[in-house]
Amino acid sequence: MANPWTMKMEQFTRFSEEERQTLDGLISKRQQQHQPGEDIIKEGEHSPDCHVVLSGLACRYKLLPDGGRQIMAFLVPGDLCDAEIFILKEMDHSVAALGPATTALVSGHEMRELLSGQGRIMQALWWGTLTDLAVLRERIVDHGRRDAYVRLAHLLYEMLVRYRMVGMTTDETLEFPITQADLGDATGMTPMHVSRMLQKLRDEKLITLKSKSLTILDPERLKEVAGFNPNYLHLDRAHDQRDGIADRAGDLI
Amino acid sequence: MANPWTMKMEQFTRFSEEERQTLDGLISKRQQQHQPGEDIIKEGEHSPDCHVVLSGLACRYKLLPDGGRQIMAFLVPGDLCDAEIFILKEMDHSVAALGPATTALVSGHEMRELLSGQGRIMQALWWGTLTDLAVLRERIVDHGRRDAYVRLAHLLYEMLVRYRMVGMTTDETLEFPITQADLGDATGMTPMHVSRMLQKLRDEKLITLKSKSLTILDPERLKEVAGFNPNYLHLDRAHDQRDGIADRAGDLI
DNA sequence: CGACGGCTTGAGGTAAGTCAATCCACGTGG
DNA sequence: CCACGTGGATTGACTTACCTCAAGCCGTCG
Repeated sequence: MANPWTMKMEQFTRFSEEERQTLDGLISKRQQQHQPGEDIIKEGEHSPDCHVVLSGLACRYKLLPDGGRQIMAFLVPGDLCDAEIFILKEMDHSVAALGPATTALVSGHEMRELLSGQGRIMQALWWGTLTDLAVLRERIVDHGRRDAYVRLAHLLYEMLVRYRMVGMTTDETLEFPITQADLGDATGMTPMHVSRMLQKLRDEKLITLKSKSLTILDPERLKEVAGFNPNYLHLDRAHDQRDGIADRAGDLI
Repeated sequence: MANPWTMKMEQFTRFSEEERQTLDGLISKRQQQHQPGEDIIKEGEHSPDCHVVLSGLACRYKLLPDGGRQIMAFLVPGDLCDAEIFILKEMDHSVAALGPATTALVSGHEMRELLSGQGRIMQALWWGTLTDLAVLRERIVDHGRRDAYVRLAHLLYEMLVRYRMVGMTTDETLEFPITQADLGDATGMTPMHVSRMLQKLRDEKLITLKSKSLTILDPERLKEVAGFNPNYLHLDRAHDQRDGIADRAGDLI
């Protein structure tokens, strides 16, 4: 079974066997385990290596002068923690593991090789970055124009799609090692309000969430209440013909 | 005097004369004028060309089912409207001119050439995209953790820095062809509340804003109230030695 | 001059925050 | 095996930042 990095990028393009082996090779050399809450890379740091999430869940966040924390993105397996290291001097934010997580280390040199290639891997890396941008834009729409209930619904549905994309779930249940305080820091609500909104989602029989396990009971209706439009995830194999291989997340979008 | 695209990228790296001429050549072939309010590229479209803003002000936005609009980013001269076209099938959002604006068209083919090069231009394009990501993240912090007053202050200060970066102002006055409704759509407030918060900024002698002209009266204090930390703009010439050329935005950061 | 788009001001309403108590699940040590 | 402590979730009462609705104003352009 493919590693999640390859699997994610193959939502965009199909690789050759050789390309798959290149990627497999890169992420199997050096790996790291991370404890829940542990920083993978910190604001202000520069690392010689790029981190690719292989398992678990992580987040990008910033700490504020007043002690508050804003989570700006969740990272699922297959996501790059710090594409910036290959070109920027230092991180402008931190990345931390939420549950136990493992990452693979890819050296800056190797990343540069991939990026200056002419082939599909270079394009797939661009695709990944461009969809990261799109996800952030959607988060801004969430904050600016959707109320707390819809915002939460939208976030949870997006997580379902992204988990599917990398084969982290085949049904509607996700490992979700996240506290309500984390969810609050991500959505800009207080933990108390997160609790109330989750209650409402449960009352509406849309989800269950307990002991770090999230189940989407009614994906269709959740998508509906979230006003979810999947176009921003660009899961449409822009440059390839469809080829009989079933899309992993295709039935959700 | 350098074009704004080159000028922006030279915040990151210094180009050779040859590289400057390449860039100049690319943006001088085909240009477009845009009326205030006109769409430069629309959600769902795919264009064969990439648009680079040369003058004026534009924004990325999404329309919502309920008729609302969320502005996700402002584009100043030197910014790329649609880096995605070279790789994604269609735009997941629209870009519109706010005041009168002009853009240069760069073909997808030319973009691909630049991006698959080994040199500084390829790196500078990556830098641009990575800082776009960082700006979006900062916008999320704005929405999630800063109140209306601070959010507005932060946005205005960022615009000052970005205008400086591309030589659009040398003092503290900016052309700002933006209505309060636009500001509301960007910050997630109603126009009425924008009006009140601007009043407060005026009362505090931090800014003046009338007839499409914004003046920052007290940059130091505005930066202070905004809690502005410029690290996310990555204006630090990561890969070059400083070389006696004054930084255009350096005195603000 | 009148009309129109944009800005301002005010009064009242509401979603979400604050503060505080309680509860529950789970792990740890006696 | 139970007592206890701790971190997270829940619930409720009260407060507040921002929204809604509505009226009035002001500059500009035909």
